[in-house]
Amino acid sequence: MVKNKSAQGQLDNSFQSGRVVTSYDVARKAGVSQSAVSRCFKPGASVSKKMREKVMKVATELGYEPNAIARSLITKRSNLVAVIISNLTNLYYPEVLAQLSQRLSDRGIRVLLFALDTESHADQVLAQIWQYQVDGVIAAAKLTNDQLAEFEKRQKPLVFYNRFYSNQAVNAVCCDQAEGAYHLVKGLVAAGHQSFGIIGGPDDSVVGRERTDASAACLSTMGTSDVTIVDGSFSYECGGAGVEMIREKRGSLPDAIICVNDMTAIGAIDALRYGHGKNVPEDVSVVGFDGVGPATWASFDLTTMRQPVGRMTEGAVEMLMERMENPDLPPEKRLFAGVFVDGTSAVFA
Amino acid sequence: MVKNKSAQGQLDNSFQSGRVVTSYDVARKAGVSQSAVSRCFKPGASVSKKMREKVMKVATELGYEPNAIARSLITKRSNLVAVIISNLTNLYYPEVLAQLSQRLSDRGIRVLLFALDTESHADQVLAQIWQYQVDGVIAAAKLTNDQLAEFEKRQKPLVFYNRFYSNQAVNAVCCDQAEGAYHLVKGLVAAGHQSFGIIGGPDDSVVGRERTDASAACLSTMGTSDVTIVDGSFSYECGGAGVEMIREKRGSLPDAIICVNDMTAIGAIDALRYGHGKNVPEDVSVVGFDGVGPATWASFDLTTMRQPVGRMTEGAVEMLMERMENPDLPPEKRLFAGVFVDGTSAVFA
DNA sequence: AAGTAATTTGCATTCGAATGCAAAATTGCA
DNA sequence: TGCAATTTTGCATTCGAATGCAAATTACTT
Repeated sequence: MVKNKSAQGQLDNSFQSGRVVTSYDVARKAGVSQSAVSRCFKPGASVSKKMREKVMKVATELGYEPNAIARSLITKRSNLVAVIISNLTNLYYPEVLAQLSQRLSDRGIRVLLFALDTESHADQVLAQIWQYQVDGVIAAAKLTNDQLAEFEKRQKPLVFYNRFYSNQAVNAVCCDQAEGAYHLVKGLVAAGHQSFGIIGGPDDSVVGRERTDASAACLSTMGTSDVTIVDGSFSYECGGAGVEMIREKRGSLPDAIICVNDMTAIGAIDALRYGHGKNVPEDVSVVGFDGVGPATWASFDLTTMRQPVGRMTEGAVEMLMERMENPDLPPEKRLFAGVFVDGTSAVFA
Repeated sequence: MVKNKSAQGQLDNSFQSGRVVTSYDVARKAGVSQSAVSRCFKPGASVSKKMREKVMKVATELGYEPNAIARSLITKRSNLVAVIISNLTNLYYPEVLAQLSQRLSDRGIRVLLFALDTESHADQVLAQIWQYQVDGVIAAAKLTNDQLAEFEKRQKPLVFYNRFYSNQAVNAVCCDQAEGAYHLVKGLVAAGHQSFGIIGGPDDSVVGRERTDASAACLSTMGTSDVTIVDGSFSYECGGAGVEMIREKRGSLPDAIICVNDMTAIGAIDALRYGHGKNVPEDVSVVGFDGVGPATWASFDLTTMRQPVGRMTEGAVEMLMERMENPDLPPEKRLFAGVFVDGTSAVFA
């Protein structure tokens, strides 16, 4: 009985479930003004020790948490950053997302996630982004020029992740695709490979095209003309399909196959081994790009260029935060060299 | 010159970059009241066709998008759902996240992502969640009883993904771990395997323990006593380590190894093949759980129980949305049977 | 055309926290 | 103790959209 009563006593006003506790509730119960409560939750604000203790005690009792929505409305800072990621099923991106999320969260920023199913469809997503008043955007997806212009007009900081717009003044962190491609190609050629296949990305992928083009250009520079190029889709399946297409186009399999990313390379290796009865790397060398987790698995032990994801995500977050503080900073592109991973899926010199 | 001037003319007021366009700006320029503008953006509101056209025209001109923050403040609906995911590096979760994001977004809900590095640390995350006034939470992470109580008190709808609290009245979608384990074990035993290894999850994982316990229980029921159990961490690495630990503990390798998830199974297969020189499944059968993408790769072709991720994510979203509309719905648990994937990593009957 | 019913519009207020400014309380100093 | 300097507190307003209610407009009826 007594217990019940005291329990009810606690429930008096703002404790009833469902009703959200506001700064006014805390203020009333603590016998102070709402502004005082507000100040107690602002670091460095002018509040006496006594006041802070009194307010914090009541706040804890009532389970008060400042309403970030109301705060954003007046401060014009949502502490939200939108992260646009185009295909999470590519094994490379979960890692990127996890790291971005971690680093932003360490800085007191929350992540509003937009997972696109394709590279396009960004328009509805952008409308959402404007509505939610995010403080900035990190995009691992392609945007049109019109969309870029919107960012400009709204002064929203934007940092691209691995989308390099060479002709636009935008912020970006990228892995140096061309340099990586050159490194791989040179090593393959030096090891004596004479004929090459390249399995590229889909039409609309910038990263894919850069890697493919750079590889082809390097091969051409080095005087290799036996090069067969086919399109892919960054997926495991397209690795096998690519191998088949190359074989058809060329008549037989080449000495080495350069894949636009690790997933494709793994698919190619499996197809070569289990579909065509070839040994990798004895019969055919295979190299990839990215350095995803499965690339290091014993079954594949892929020769690849690993992207320094840690430094890239750190760079992206840092650049974005800087521009959230100071929107007038000039656009900047940070280009990170890939890290060569000397696997055993290719004969390499 | 003329061009310049007209361009400037357009910039007159609210078009200057940085300044955000509000409903008042639209109202003023269209010569109507702010409430009219608001109503034009609310489907089904009482607005004449003429008004709607006039307002929409100006809104488009100015690039107006309603401020979701301000809207949430008054409607008490943020249209935000928090998704808590514990380890994105487990290949299973990116798929889950992508689907949840997709399905929520189809229903006009935005995802606030919280990627935990470990199963714990949820406390700061929860504080953030309260502050952002999310309408609901989907958690693929463990919560303490205190944390559950907080949800109760605040009347926030919560749906667990693959965390089954058998003794708590919470909402959850789960894959039936026990049933899956039984299916796998029965098939292995029927195929004549006599000795078993089990590589489990980490201590604090409910899913891991359920799968391990169910497997062990089933083996025991079927009269098999040669069972060696070791702990793991859901990772590729722990697959290899687990194999080694089992060999040490038991003296030699068993006929079959049951892994708590596919990543572990793949690690085990690679270790058996490339570390111990064994053939899979001829020498040792290996089975997994989850049905992640790499499980189907030719190198592994894993025998596993695939979780019906599509139906599970759909179920989670549906349950959550229902409870956002009607918080008084009683707690519900939906248990989905796994789908047996008849791979070639195990001799199975 | 006049009067009523139905629809559309605007006014004024609300949501919850932050903040400039002035009032109040505290401190320091003589 | 008294008065100025400083700190702390409260008042009132603001952010931007939504909404109940009343006023204004339109449509409909006879």
